Amino acid sequence: MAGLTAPLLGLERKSLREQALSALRTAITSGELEPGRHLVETELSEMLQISRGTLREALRQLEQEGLLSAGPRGRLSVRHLDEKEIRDIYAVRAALESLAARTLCELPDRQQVTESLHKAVDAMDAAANGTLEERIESDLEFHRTLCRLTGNETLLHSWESLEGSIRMSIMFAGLEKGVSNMSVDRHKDIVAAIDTGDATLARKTILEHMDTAAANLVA
Amino acid sequence: MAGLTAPLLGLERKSLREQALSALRTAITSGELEPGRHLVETELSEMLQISRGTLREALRQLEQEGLLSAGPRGRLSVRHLDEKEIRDIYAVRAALESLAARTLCELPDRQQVTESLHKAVDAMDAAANGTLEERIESDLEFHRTLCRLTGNETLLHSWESLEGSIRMSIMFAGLEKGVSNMSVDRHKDIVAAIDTGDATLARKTILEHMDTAAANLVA
DNA sequence: CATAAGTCGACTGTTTACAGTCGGTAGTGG
DNA sequence: CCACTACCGACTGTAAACAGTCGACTTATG
Repeated sequence: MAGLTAPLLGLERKSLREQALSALRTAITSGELEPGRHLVETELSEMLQISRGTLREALRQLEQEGLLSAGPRGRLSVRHLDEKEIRDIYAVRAALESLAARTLCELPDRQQVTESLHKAVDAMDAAANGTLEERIESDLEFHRTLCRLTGNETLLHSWESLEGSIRMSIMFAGLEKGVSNMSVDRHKDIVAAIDTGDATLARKTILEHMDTAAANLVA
Repeated sequence: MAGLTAPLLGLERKSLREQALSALRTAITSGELEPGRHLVETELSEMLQISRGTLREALRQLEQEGLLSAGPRGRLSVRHLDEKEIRDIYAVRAALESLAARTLCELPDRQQVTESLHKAVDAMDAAANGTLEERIESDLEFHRTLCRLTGNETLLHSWESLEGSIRMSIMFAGLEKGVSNMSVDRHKDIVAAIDTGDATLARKTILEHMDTAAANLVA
């Protein structure tokens, strides 16, 4: 955990709080802060080189994202996911993304959508031989794009609130398991289904994708 | 807005931050702080009788709940919803609650579920002649119960993250419009559908309910 | 030896005061 | 009228402090 990098190095435009937020998110979803780990404010603030006040704002946000769980007396620790919780998270994720797929099919101007999705899949292709982290990243970026393209800000926001939990699920399940459902082909199927404009088909394809993904994680 | 009550009056076990949180949530969803209103930290902290630091933690949380929107340089203001956003919110809400309905149908022990839902509907019946606020409250409580009974904490959490936006939608649309879709009968239909155990029917009933609710709000 | 009481330390909750920054606004002089 | 300056309001971030609480440890006592 000594490697929690100073937040100062990034772009100067982000507030310290946001920098701390990403640093902590990364630390947690990368396993640097292992599940169940107890977090001490003074320790973290010193480690991140920010004041306790600023840190606490970031912690509140992480708590609401489901990356931290609160114990008695405000004690925070890194959330630990069991298999049921992973299934639950993926059920919600499936509900959100199937809404996204359906919405995309019903959009008037689908040219832009098709184009962006193909670009996202291409990015996955490019990352296919990269590190595991790169593949996870491009995978999540694809699904985030799916939500963003709907133009439904609330949908995107809800998905992003879940993103941390999704990352933890993948991490918790052990990286080996998580790989199989990140195949580029399955995502091409999704894009193809959306391209047809058949909302029912698109929805079904996404749901199946989520099902196998969740099944792989808890297998 | 002078009526923002001191947060000290509630139960003593809640932290000041939580008290401020509910006070602000209430103030916003009740319209005491009107949409678009610019929030000044020092003003609010003085009004709520809490320090800026504590207040800021609460503001972060409200921001993530979608009740506040951030302008340039961290400027916060009460979020303003247009009709598209209300439709978007209800689309996400429908996705979540239809998942809830489906999940409830597939639950092994449905005795408890049926019982709790009937109690929630009874509460709506009891509130039917009460104030508009009481009716909204019992309505939301019904839908929250729907999500809670699934046992899917993530689903409940996602729904609760949306609750503030839902309240704003109802408020923004003008209370008159919002009343029609709060009829107890429609909710009895939902319970009945879930009682049959037919997931498809339950899902369809919820989706229709959400559709008409959203249509009423933006009509 | 077991237990009850007292003490200490670690944390969190919260407040206060202060430094720095940025943008808008009011004067002020040309 | 325009440009420059000075100032003010508001936000971000920081540092230092104090209270309350709870667990662990110690100690006295029967």
